[in-house]
Amino acid sequence: MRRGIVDVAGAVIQRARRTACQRKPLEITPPLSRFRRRVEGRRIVRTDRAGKRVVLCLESGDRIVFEPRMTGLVLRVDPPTAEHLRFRLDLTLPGGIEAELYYWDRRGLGKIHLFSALAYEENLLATLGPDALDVTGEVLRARLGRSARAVKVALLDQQAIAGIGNLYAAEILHVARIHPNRRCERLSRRQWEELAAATREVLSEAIQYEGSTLSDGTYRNALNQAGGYQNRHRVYGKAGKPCPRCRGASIRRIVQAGRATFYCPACQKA
DNA sequence: CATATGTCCTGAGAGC
DNA sequence: TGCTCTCAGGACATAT
Repeated sequence: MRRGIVDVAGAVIQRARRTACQRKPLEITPPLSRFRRRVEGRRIVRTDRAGKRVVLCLESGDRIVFEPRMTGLVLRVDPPTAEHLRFRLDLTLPGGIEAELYYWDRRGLGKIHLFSALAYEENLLATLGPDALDVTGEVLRARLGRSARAVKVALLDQQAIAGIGNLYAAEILHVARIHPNRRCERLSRRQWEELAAATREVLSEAIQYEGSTLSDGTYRNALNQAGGYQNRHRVYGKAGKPCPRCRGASIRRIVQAGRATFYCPACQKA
């Protein structure tokens, strides 16, 4: 999603506003009046990503952090309906072109934060592990190797490794041929290496395909276009279908930590 | 301390 | 059709 908004780098924020809210207002910290005083008139010098969050770095050192969780979107186009929680930044791009950046959230689970440079380091970055796209087997093993948790659950721990979501954890474990219920402490050095390689492979491919738009249609890219990676899922949402790799069993669905996991009982050994 | 679970919210789809 | 139930790219507070 961040790739779709790189062009707002260099833009000056003219105005921040929260539009149409029905029941619960969109959570913005600090409250909107103070938020506005700190961002209006400021220039965005860089767009960034911190795990699953989208970050606008301001010239002042402040950081606007969008935390979409499952249901929020950061958009360069007008949200498709006027309902739901919405937030908008009016921008002037380099060259004097007027533009907008929107945040739109159908279930209202997401949040927007404004951090000072220091608070960004201490209150956000300090809570996130190394980015999943960069991990090595050694890093994974160092951070999770002594945990008793199921490896699938551990992969979702953003403090351990930042950036892996529920469906990607399932896809990664299938590529690495590791059972989701395997305890971290029981993985071999070699399996950590395979897990790291699978993580990089799955996530970079998913980014290339602009993510996964599931049947509820929630996820879209910054131009409000559906992703394509859902067509390449190996196991996620495939319960009962034959394993695309071994064809020796059908994909099974289990629940771990309250969340669905899919795996092949034949080629992901416990 | 580490790990497990409930909760926030809306809407789509399945099943009766 | 109309109802109820379940579940959804997450993260965090609270309990054990």
